[in-house]
Amino acid sequence: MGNCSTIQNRQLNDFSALKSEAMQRLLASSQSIKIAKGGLVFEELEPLTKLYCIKKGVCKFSKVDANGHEHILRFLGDGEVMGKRSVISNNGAKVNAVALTEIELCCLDKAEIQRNLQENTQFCQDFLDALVEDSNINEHTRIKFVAPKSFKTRLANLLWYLAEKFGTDNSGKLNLKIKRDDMAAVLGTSPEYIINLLKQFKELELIETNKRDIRITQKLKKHMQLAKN
Amino acid sequence: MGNCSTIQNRQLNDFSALKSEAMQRLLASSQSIKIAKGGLVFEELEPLTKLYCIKKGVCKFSKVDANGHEHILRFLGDGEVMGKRSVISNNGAKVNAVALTEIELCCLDKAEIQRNLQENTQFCQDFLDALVEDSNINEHTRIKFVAPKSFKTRLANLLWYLAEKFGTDNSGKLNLKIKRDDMAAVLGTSPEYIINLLKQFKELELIETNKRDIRITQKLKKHMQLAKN
DNA sequence: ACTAAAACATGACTTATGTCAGCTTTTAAG
DNA sequence: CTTAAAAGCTGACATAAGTCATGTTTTAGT
Repeated sequence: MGNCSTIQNRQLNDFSALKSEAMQRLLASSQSIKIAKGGLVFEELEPLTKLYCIKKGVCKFSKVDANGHEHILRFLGDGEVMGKRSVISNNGAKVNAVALTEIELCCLDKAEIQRNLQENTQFCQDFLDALVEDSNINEHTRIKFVAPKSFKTRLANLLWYLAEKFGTDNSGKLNLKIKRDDMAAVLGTSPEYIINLLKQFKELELIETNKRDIRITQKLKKHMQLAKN
Repeated sequence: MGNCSTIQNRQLNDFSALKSEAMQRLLASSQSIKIAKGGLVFEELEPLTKLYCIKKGVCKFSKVDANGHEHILRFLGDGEVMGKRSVISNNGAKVNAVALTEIELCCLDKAEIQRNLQENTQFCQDFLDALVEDSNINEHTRIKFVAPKSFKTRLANLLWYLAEKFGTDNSGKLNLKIKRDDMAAVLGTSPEYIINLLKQFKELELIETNKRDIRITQKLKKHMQLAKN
């Protein structure tokens, strides 16, 4: 990938989702905690007392359907904020939040955020912006990862997205190491079929693999633009 | 359906999504317009200057994917508000909004809403609540209508949802007459396959049909609870 | 470095869903 | 009431995707 540095930097602006002065002040005075790879930040229905800002690392939001299958709704990286809905509505969490890498989190007190929301119109505005952005992201992931009929298209979209969001090294190797099960839980299929598709991609030279690393090529992008299903 | 009246009334509380005093005042002083069945309220990317409140009728939000297929993201009924994101972010519409019945709309001036947002914290709070509710709805429709692997499950979920949201008459007949193409665009399949599934449902006595009306039975609900895929 | 557990991979077989072409019924405009 | 256009329906056929059982590689803990 030629311009991988540009792509990588896209996520590096701190706490882009909620960047008001008040938010920065709260963040500055907050302590951060670490959660190990695979750890649970919060789970669906759990009452939340904090707003969580990712200082470093990657999380997934997921829900479990009636058959017990996990569905990953979105990925979150540096600067993104988890638990916004619970701050506003006082309901329990609507999703499971799980660490995909070791993560460092700022935990902001929910009551304090609510106080700021009531007193500070600009803070409110920033929260509104953040919710709108969430809504855009959710629609985007839905259209790219679950709407297309062909799983080849879905997988190509996912790989490209992971490269854009979490970056690659010079050779095009994805920075985020993602399990086949997680890919399957994004696209709505089985890990076996993901493996089958990755093999096909390899044969078409759209990707290269080394152990569990995936390297994406420019050919993948071209293929995506041409694919009609 | 035994308790269809309860179900029907669920949507009848006026403008439930944004019910602050200020909003009610704006609505009271606004004029309403009518759009014919099938008419376009706004389309994706279109710059919006209004916030639209549905006084009466049903709309759909949809997006078109890279292959030109329509995907219906959600349905909107009495009291629901369209165009919120454009008021907050000043970007063009993110979805197509189309009338599924004749509709009556209140059109509120975007600039005036923005003024209220800046001056009135309670108004802001109501907007925040509305955005959170949208987010919940979007996740719900995703999990119910596109996440399940089996299209039988998806269709059963959709039929039950339409009965709950838009009601039925005494016999269980859906109030909202929906085209096979639209069902297909919700679930992500073809109208032919929808017809095939409806036929199977009829044979299983989960639904009855009369011309283009669909009548759902209690057996459908039981079937949904038992279905494991 | 060793070992158990987790993740990955393979292939055979089944089936749900996609697609197409043609036909029938219903709707809505005049 | 008539008629064209839209919506619905059918069935044959192709194939993408699901499933299962089994084996291999990699990871992580000691």
